[in-house]
Amino acid sequence: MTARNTDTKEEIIRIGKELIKLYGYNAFSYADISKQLNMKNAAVHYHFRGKEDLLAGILENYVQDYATLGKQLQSSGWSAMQKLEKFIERYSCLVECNSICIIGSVASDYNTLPESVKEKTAELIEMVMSMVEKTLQEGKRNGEFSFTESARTQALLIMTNLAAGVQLARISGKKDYDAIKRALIRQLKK
Amino acid sequence: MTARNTDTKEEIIRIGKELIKLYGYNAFSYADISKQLNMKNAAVHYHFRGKEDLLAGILENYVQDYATLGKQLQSSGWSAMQKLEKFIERYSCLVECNSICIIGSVASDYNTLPESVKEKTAELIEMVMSMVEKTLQEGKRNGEFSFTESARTQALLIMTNLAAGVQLARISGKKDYDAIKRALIRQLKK
DNA sequence: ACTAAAACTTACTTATCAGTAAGTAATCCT
DNA sequence: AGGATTACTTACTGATAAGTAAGTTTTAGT
Repeated sequence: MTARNTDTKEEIIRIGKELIKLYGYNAFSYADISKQLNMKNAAVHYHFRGKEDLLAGILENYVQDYATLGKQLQSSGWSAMQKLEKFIERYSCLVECNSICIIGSVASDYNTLPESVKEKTAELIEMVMSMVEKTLQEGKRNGEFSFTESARTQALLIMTNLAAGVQLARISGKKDYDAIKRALIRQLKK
Repeated sequence: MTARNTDTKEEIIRIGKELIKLYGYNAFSYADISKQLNMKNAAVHYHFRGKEDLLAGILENYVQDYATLGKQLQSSGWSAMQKLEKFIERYSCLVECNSICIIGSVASDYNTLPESVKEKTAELIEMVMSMVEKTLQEGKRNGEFSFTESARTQALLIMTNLAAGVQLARISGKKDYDAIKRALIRQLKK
C-alpha cells in the first residue's frame, strides 16, 4: 500500500536511541516507536523480539559508533586536545537537545535492566573509557596535557564531569555545563 | 485488628526514597511500597494523593535533610576538609547499597516528571550546591584547599564527579568510585 | 509466473499501573 | 456516650504496558 521502508530496523534503533536518552529505558514503549514510524507495535516486535533485544541492539549500535569514532581519531592526525574536544562535543550536543549520555541513562536504570544486557553496558563503558584514557596518555606524552593522576583516573574524572554535567544541565541549565566544560579543558592545559 | 502504625506517612517516604534511589521514579509503583508495609495500595493513596505528591514529599524530605546537615556542619567546629568528607561519605554509602544519588535519579527521569515537582528538584540542587560551594570557599580562605576555578565551578566539578561516580560504580564496580574519591580529595589538598 | 521468505497488520491476551468510591474499624474530642 | 476524624480495606476502573498468534501484502529469487 504505502511505500515500504527497507531499513526499518535501523530506524527503530535510531528512534530507540533518542527515546532512551530523552526519557530512559523504563519510560518509553514500543508504541512510542511504532507511532513515529506509522506502524503497529507488532511491527517493532518483528524486528526486535522483546524490549531487552532492542536495548541490546541499541547498545551494540553505540559500541559500533564509538569504534568508528576511535578509528577516525586514530587516523586523523589531530592533536590530543582536538581529539578530546571531538569527544566533548558529543556531550555538548546532548545538552542542546535536552538529552543525557546513554551511559548515564542505563546506569540510572541499571537495577531494572534484564541481566542479558548488563554485560554489554560494561563493554560500552570500557570502550569509551579506554578511548579517553589513550587520548589523555598521548597528550601527556607530547606535552599537550598536564595532570598528576593516572590516565585512567583522569579519564574517570572527565567522564563523570561530562555525564553528570549533561544531567545537571537539564535542571539548572546550560550555563553550569559550560562552566564544567571550560574548567575541564583549562585544567588539562595548565 | 493488627497494631496501627501512627507514622505510616514517614515510612512511605522512607521506602519511596529507597526505591527511587534503587530503581528510579518510573520503575517503582505504589504496590511496591504498600507490599513492604503489608498494606493495600489505596493506603498509600490516602497519605499521598498521587505519585507526584509522593515525589514532592520525598524531595521536600531531602531538602529538610540537607538543611539539617547544613546546620550540623555550621555548628560543628570541623575543618572544611572534615565537612567535605562528611558530604562525600553520603555518596560512599550509596555505592555500598547499590543506589544512586537522588539528584542523578531525578535528573535522568527529568523529562518524564510532572511539572509540579521540577522546581522542587532545582531547589534541592541549589541547596546542595551552595553547601559545597561554601565549604570550598571556607577551605580556600583558611588555606586548607587550593583550587583555581571559582568556588561555584569547583563545586560543580566535585558534585558531578560524585553523582556520576556512584552511577558508574553500579556497572564497573566500587574501585572506580574509590579512585575518583581519592583523586578529588588529593587535588583539593595540593 | 510461481514460490518462499520478509515485512508487516489485525486482533488479541495478560499483567500492571495510577487512581477512586464506598465502606469499616479504631481513636479522639467533647 | 455520641459524633467526627483518622487510617485504613475492599473492590473496582480505565489506561497502558509487553508480548503473541494468525493472517495479509510485498518483495526477491528462480
